[in-house]
Amino acid sequence: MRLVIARCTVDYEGRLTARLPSAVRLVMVKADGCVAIHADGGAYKPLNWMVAPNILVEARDDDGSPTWTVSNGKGERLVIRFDEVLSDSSHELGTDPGLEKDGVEAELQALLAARPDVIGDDLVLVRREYPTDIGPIDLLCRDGSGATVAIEVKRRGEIDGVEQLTRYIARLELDPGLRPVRGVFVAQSITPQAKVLAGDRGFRCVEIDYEVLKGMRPEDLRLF
Amino acid sequence: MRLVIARCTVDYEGRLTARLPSAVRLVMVKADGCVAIHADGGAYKPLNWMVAPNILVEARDDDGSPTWTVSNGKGERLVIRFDEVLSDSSHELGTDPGLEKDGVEAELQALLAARPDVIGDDLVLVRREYPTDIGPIDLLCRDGSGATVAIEVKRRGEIDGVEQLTRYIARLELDPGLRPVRGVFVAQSITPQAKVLAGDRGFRCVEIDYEVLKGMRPEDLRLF
DNA sequence: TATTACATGTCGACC
DNA sequence: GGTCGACGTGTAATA
Repeated sequence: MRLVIARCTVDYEGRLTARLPSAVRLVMVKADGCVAIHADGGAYKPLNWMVAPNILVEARDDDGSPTWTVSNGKGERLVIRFDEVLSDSSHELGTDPGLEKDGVEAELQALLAARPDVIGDDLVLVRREYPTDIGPIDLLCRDGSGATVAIEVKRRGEIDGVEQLTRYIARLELDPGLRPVRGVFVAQSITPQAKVLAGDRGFRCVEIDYEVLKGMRPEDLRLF
Repeated sequence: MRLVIARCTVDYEGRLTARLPSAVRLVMVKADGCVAIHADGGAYKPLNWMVAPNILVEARDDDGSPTWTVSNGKGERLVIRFDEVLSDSSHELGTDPGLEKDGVEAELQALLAARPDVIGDDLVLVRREYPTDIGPIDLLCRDGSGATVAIEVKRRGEIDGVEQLTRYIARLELDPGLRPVRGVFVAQSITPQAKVLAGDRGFRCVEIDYEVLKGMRPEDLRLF
């Protein structure tokens, strides 16, 4: 990883056209070739960047200033003109073992697929990721009466999720073999607005405690 | 801006739980207090981060290793344990003049406002950013028959945009002076799923070539 | 403060 | 390679 602290101007042309006036910034070049230009604030997002793969060409401007031109095969181009280099260092970092995550939506969905009864006593899973032509439904089940139940699972239940469930159900209702279709909106927590909207649409809301669900011993999990 | 190259382990607890095993990484602390941990690859996104405002506490572990605990008021906590510090430098960058952008959705909307006939021959602009109580509609027009036409403009047309248009039209239909309202979904490109949904809702889809639109000479632009 | 829509979103999964 | 949905999305504008 190469870290350059320098007064520089930057021009980007590609998905949009953007320009950075002369100022002191950090220019970061990673081992995979990606380039990022950071100001001293504004969270983790750089002011400008180029993702790998790309080609970095070092040259000198008319007046002798170093200039980097970074381009990729998709018509994007980043030009960095260095007015004054304050620091330039390189470091060998090696490959990173990577981030170990826990608690995302996928696991919540998997746990619920194994235990649909947590959502409703009489639910039996038909399949996960049931496909429709506007996208897959998280869980499709049948209840004790044989009615179809479409379930949207979110980590955080917000209005978007209710809209998504609405769209899916509208598509499913077109299939005589599935009609009628009930909707259930499941999340660790559901915002008041999402609850109101779900109520308007006739969907049941279920808030799930992820820790409790995860804590169930394997023998409690009904495999499918 | 402080830049630390170090072998470290990192734990994050907050919106999820995540852990980084010991490896050499860059730890960046910006003037506004935000912290980012970068590996030597993977575009501009750090492996872990904390956005400002937050509190950084430097301490020493049981075995003498420096440890940073970064926490904010929303129950998020990032713990960085330094096993070996290879480099530690600070730089004064000053405030950044900021990025000057061009070519985003706003310009597409402005160009179409000047040339609604590109969307439909007989369209006449009523106004841009026509207000409703759930937000402004990009373009409101009338067609040759005097019917209202609501137009949602996106750079990329996806399902969310169709939902947005649907909500706006539902509001407009409440106004007897506007009813009936037709919907048109305009974007540089529209995904197949968005086209299906727009079709279901009875909206017309129009894909626009931004470069062609921009290339029209000023005298071709009908000002409003 | 809370909600909404945008982003050079990025990223992964799947087709 | 394209499409689609999740993301610790972040971010700005707006009410």
